[in-house]
Amino acid sequence: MGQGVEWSLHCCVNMSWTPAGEAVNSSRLAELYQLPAAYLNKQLQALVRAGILSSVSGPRGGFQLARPAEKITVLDVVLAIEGPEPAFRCESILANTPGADPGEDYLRSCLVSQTMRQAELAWRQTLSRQTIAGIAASVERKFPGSRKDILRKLMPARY
Amino acid sequence: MGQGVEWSLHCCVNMSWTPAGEAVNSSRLAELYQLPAAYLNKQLQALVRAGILSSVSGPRGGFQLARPAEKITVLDVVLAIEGPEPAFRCESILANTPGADPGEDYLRSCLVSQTMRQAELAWRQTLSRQTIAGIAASVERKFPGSRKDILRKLMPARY
DNA sequence: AATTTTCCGGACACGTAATGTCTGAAAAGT
DNA sequence: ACTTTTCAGACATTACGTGTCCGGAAAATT
Repeated sequence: MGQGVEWSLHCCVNMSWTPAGEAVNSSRLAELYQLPAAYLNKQLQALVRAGILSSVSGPRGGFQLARPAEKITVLDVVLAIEGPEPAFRCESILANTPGADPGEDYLRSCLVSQTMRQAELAWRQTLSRQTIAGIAASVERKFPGSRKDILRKLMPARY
Repeated sequence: MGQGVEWSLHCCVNMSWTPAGEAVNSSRLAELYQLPAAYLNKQLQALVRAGILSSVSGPRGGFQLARPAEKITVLDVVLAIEGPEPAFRCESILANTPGADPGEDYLRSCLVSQTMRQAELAWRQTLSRQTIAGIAASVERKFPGSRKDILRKLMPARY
């Protein structure tokens, strides 16, 4: 799994604290954790294409959440970065056996494929039950003051 | 996730049908699904190092399960091929914030890391509940005769 | 209208890991 | 002891993730 997932999740949590209608530019987000700005920007573009973030160009521009943080699941972010394909891709090697039935749908009938798919489903369900807002609330409970701290670093003009 | 996982699982299921004490060589296993023989051999080596398979050299040599198929979980095979590290590796980017506490254990305290780890735990638990013997039994129930078919192709001298 | 700021998208370079191949070492049977 | 069979590790090759850079478009300020 690429590191863009970790970066994106932290950025989304931070943006859930910025006031609505105010965008934050990617350079500022990158400074927070000393990340390569250009590369982080690229990852955020993927979130825009997925409809998770919205971007505005020009001065005072940047990124912001496209919908309330309660409506953004962790799975949404992961799929936006990693793509929709499952980690285990069944190549249907059973179809290559010399005497195999070419009409069979081995993606469904293969028991190995079913087992791996079931596990991946459990993984996705766990991630789909956690939202950005939920993580943000836990952070505030565990580290009081971190929200104001982030806000001061992200928008020093207003705080 | 590498394809070696898919290959290994199918091979383990097939070897759960071979008589105990009889090894099957990797070339024969590769023929079954038209896989590159040398590369499959390499993956099986990893299973040997993990204690899942045992190998014997020389004529009439090959691979066989090192313990009963009921004692081999799907997770065992996956970890042997993919390694023990989780798919999501937390880089603890929180530690890179300018005013961060260097003594913090961000792998535990970071909520993002916790969320991803929890999902991966669900994934592993699902896989650890499925055994090679369980898959083999499902295959026999769903495709009667496939076991004898495999056996005929793997050890034509005996069947 | 010009300029500045910022996002956007693609092209390019780099490093690492997965994939695939090859040759040698070890073991068993003759 | 020799030959055959097979595993085992080293070696090449390819694909992908990572990171950089540049030109273009959009929007606000001057």
